[in-house]
Order: sequence, then C-alpha cells, then structure tokens
Amino acid sequence: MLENKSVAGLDLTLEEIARLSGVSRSTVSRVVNQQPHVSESVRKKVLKVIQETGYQPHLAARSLATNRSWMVGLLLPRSVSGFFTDPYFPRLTQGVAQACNQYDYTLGLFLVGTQEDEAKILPRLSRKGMLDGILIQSGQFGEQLIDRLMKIQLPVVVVGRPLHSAQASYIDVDNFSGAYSATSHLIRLGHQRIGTITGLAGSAPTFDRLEGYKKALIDRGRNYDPALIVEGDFTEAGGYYAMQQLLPAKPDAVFAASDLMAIGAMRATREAGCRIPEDVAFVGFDDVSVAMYANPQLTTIRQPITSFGITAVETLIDLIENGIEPPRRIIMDTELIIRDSCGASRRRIDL
Amino acid sequence: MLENKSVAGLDLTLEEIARLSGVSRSTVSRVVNQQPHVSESVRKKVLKVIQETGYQPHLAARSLATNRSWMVGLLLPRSVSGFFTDPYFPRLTQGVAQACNQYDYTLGLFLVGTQEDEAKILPRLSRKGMLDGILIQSGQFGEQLIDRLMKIQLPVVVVGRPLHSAQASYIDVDNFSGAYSATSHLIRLGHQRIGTITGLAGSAPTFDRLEGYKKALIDRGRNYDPALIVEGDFTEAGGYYAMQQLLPAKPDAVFAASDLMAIGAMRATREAGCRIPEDVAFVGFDDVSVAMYANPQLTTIRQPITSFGITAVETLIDLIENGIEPPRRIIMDTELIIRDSCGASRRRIDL
DNA sequence: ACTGGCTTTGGGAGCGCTCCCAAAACATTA
DNA sequence: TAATGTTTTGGGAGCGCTCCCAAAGCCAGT
Repeated sequence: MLENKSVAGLDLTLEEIARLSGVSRSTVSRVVNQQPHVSESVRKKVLKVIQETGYQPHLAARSLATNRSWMVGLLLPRSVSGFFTDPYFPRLTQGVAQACNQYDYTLGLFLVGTQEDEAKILPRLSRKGMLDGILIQSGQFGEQLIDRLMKIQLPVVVVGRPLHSAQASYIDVDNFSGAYSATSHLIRLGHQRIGTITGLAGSAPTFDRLEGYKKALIDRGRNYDPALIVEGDFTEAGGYYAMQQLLPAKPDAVFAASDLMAIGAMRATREAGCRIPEDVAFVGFDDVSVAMYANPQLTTIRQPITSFGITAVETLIDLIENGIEPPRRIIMDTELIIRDSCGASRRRIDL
Repeated sequence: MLENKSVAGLDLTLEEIARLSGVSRSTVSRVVNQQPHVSESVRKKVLKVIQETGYQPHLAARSLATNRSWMVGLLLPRSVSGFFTDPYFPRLTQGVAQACNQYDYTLGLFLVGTQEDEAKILPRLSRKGMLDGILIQSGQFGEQLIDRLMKIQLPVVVVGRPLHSAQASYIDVDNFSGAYSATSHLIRLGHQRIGTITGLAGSAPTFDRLEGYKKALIDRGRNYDPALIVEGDFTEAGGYYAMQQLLPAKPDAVFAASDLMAIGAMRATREAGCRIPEDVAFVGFDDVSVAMYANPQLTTIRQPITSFGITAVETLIDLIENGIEPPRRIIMDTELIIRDSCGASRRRIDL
C-alpha cells in the first residue's frame, strides 16, 4: 500500500507524513529541512516514512511560506536571432544550467526575440514569487531592463559589463587584454598592416576589444590606421562584408572580434584569391568550436564561456543570499590559442 | 504615493487592491482572471487601481491554490556535451522559448550532463508544484525517465520519436522521407556509388534516415552496398573519421545524416586530395547555419527545427489542458535545400 | 522530591491566492 | 406589490508549507 503511493508520491502532504510516522507536522518539516532540534530516533523514523512514501514537499506551498522560489532566470535579450547562430549562447547557457543543477536552483530561460516580447518581458520577470534573481546578458537592449529590475530589488547579475547601468553587479571577461594579446601575437609574427574587424558598435566588448587592439599597436611604437578598422556585427555574414571593405586597404593580418566574423572574413579573403595565412593572417575571439573546424583552423582568444556561466550563477546566489550591496564585479582571464590561421604554425593538427 | 508603489508593486495583495477599489477580494480575483460575473463599472474601477498600483498576483500563491505552476520543462539529456557543438539544440530551445512566451508559460531548462546529474534529475523534475508538463529530447538516456515521468501523470512530449516508450506522445520530423529525398537527389544527379554516414547507432533518427537511404536506392532498382555504409555519431569529428573509413570504398557521393558530419567528411575528403563536388558530392541533414558557411555550401535536408520546438510546446499544452489520452503523434515535413556540395549547381551564391 | 535550565515537540497563525456557496442587488413578470 | 428569476458580490475554507511560541520532556543539582 505504501509501495503504491511511493510510485506516485501524489497526494502526500507534510501532515500525512506526520500522521504516518506518529509525530507532528512541525517535526517532519524540521526533518525535511535538515533543521536541528530533532532527536536522532525521531529523525530516523520520519526519514524512513519519507523514503517509503516517496514524499516530496510541494514547491508552491514552500514558496508561498518562505517567499523564495528557488528559481533563477537567464535572460538573453534580442540577441535571440543570434542565439542559434553564435555558439557563445549555448555554451553560456550550458554553464549556467550546470551551476543551477549543482546549487539546486531551477533555471528559467527567457529569450526575448521580437519587439513585442520585449514589451511583455518586464511584467513577466517581475511577477512576484517567480524569480529569486536573474542573469542578464548585456547588450544594448537589456540596459533599461537592468535598471528596472534592480529597482524592484531583484538581485541581478549582468553577464558582460553593461555600458550604462553603473550600479549593477556584473561578470565579464577581460576583453581588453584578450584583444591586446591577439594583436601582440600578430605583431610578434612580423605582420605589418594589421587590421581589425570590430563587433557591433556601442557594446562594451566591441569597445574593449578595439581598445586592446589599439593599445597593443601603440605599445610597439606603431600607430593604428583608421583605414584598417572596419565595423562588423559579430556574425559570419558581418565578417564577410567587413572583410570585403577591408581588403582594398591591403591588410596582411586581421584581428576579428569574434570567431564567426573571422570565419566570414576568411571566406571573403579566399574568394578574393588570397591565401590564408600566407597573404592574410587571422586571429579570432571566443574559441567556439567552429574555430577548430575552420579551414585553416583558427587561432583565437579563448573565453572560458562555460565557467563564465558557472561563476555568474555563483555570484547571483551570493547576491540572493547575502544581499545586493555592494555590487560584485568579476573579470575573468582569456587565453591565446595558437592554431593555423595566423601563420605561427605550419603543422596541421590531426584530430 | 501610488506612484511610489507602482514602481515596486511590492507588498500588494489581492486584499489590498480590494480595499483600494472598495470591493471584495473575490471580485478583484475575477477581474484579474478575466472571469465573468463582474459588472462593467466595477471591472473598470478595479482595473484602474491595478494599473495605478502595478499589482501583480503572487505566483506561488496562485500555484498553491490551483495546483498549476504555469511552467513547462525542457529536458535535454546527456547530449549536453553536444549542446554547444550541435546547433540543433539552440534552435530547438529557441522555438520552445518563443512558444512559451507566447502562451504565457515559464520555461524551465534542464540540461543533464554528468552521470550524477542524471540520478538527481528525476526527483527534481517530479517535485510537486514544479512543472505542469515536460518536453524531453529523445535519445538513449532519456527513455527510462520518460516512462517514470509518465507514471506520475506528468504530461510528457518527447521531441523525436522515442525507441521504446510506446505510450508516449511525441513529435518528430519525417526522417525517413528526408533521407529518401536526399538520396534520390544524388541518384538523379547521376552518382553511381552513393555512400552514407549514419548517426549514432541505436537512435530513431539514425535508423529512419538509414532506411530512407536504402529505400531510395532500392526504388531505383539498385541495391545498397554495406561497404558504403559507415557509422558516425552526428558530430564533426565523427563525420571526419567515418569518411576516412569510407574513402577506400571510392564513393562518388555521400549522404551524411547530419550537417556536422557532412562538414567533417568534407574535411577528410579535401585532405585526401579529392575535390568537392567533382570527385565526391555531399548532402547533409538538418540545415543548421554552418551548412551555409561551409565550403562549398552544403546541400542538405532542412528540418523545421524552430517550428518543431513551437509545435512541441503546443502539443504539450494540449496535453496539459485536455488530458494525456490519447497520446499525440506529430510528424513534420522536411525540405531539400540545394546548394553547391552536391554538384547540382555550379553557381556561387553571394550573400 | 523540587527547582531551574536545557532540548524536543506540537499546534496556531499566516503566506496570497482560488473556489464554492450563500447573500445581496437588480430585473422581470403576474 | 409580491413573487420569481438572474446577475453580481462577499466571505469562508482550504491549498501545503514555514515560523513562532508555548508546552512537554528530560536531566542535572540542590
């Protein structure tokens, strides 16, 4: 009969478990929540009944009483069109999901695609009893939202430094020094006319990576040439177009602010009849998996995207449990991954 | 003062709104839930107060009272390692998220990565008050879970036909006819030795796509040659290895059961010094975005992945609202996308 | 045996909503 | 005007948990 219920664990309540184990509701609650003030013998007895019945506390009831939902949100704004194109998002999501599992939070995923989604998202996110905290991918469309959500006292961690929201906690990768080392690497290899394809103007990583590029050149006593700086948009197609604009300036190396753009740029370069890396060398940014499958394999700056996601969740939980003041700021390191597209290595790496 | 609260909408309860608008809790509840039996004048009055205060009903309280969470889960089992490699998952997720937004459900994302995650996932998913229903990506590791979850009366829709769970509702793409038309296309182009690289053995799409391949050959009066059938695993690397095994059999065309494998196979082919499509032609399956960026651009079978996700959610909601019997079965069509890798078109498509 | 200090246990109240039923208000007819 | 039917409104109970406080049990120490 117990067996019967143990499969379903359906209409079991705390009260019922209390009855079955001959104690009170309160005591069972203490056992379930691993609180003190329960004698060993009683604890064992109750645990046995819980085990046999397969009892699970009702989450909504618990939420109502504690005013905690044990759910965190991940908001990926607007970039949705890019969501299935740019492998960055899946990897981030993966890290976030992993950490949520580990810390026993539920992950609510919110992809904001269309304009109307965007209008509807604030009320949805701020519904009472919905989220304990939220992770927001930075990008131009998220910023007002960040301020609004912070205003209602919801713990927020921004993934990627936000441009305007000064009070926000965020976590970011060291875009500046990543770009700096990518560019330095090209300089070290003897390239003379090093161009760059930037990300979409107006975003923090675009700015930081461009600054890193410039600084690396300046530090080596060179100046940067505006003709060698072209704006892209982080996508493959954007890299392709940008490279077509860049080619007349005769670059012998290009630092692209994303791997996808690097791949697009290499496509344009090949079509223009230039060899890679002999005529034009390339370094990307991200180290997404396509970097390795590109032809030639792409030298790039690795972002620790997955652990980035994990750290984001950890920071958010810190905010939830220890208060949102002061804002937390975390910057993670990048790493230069040398493959074939920069001309540093002639050797094919066999998988 | 109201303004003040409208920003936060914090400690507002139904009762409070009732007080402010001079009616009873019940009436406000009717207004909020758009139920009948409220006079127009009262409805207007209440809506005004709600607007001014920015009242939002407390979700946990509602859940507790109705025993509905308005949240659906998306479980991607084990494939997690593939989650950020294979663009299929992001696109699926995107469709699912979009539909959830539209129907005003919250999407809970569960990625099961490690073995231990897998052990912990059942209790997590079956927590009372957590989910109204769940979408499970089929694949060998999900199947026991499917049965377990169905047993506790949780509405389940399997994404991709499950091999064993006979009673489950599922939604799938027509893998058989997709493979059939891919193979037919290669036959039509005059290729004589058409090989195939299959997916991971033991999964439904692998089986169905292989059957479609065989049937297409047989229908044209040919027999299939076991030497031309090699097993892959849906990944780029798997396609690369598989092609190395296939090359000695001298295929002049290959149908790969995924785009990633096709891309890996093309890499192996190129390295072996063969031209594409002149020496070996390729057709993939999925039409993920890399197919278009491949060199040459990949002819492939397009799966409507995003609308697949949308339909999955719609089916699940149908199950939730109208009962889980009888099981729903939905098969969606595929489409042959002709690009350069099959040799049908010599023209470069400029973006 | 009696007191005072501990730990353990039980039960009431309350979280904010929905659902149901009864009461009130209104409209309609004889 | 009374009787009847219909629509609108209000309030109690309950969803299943947590939190708090008071009661009960236990163990010295006198």
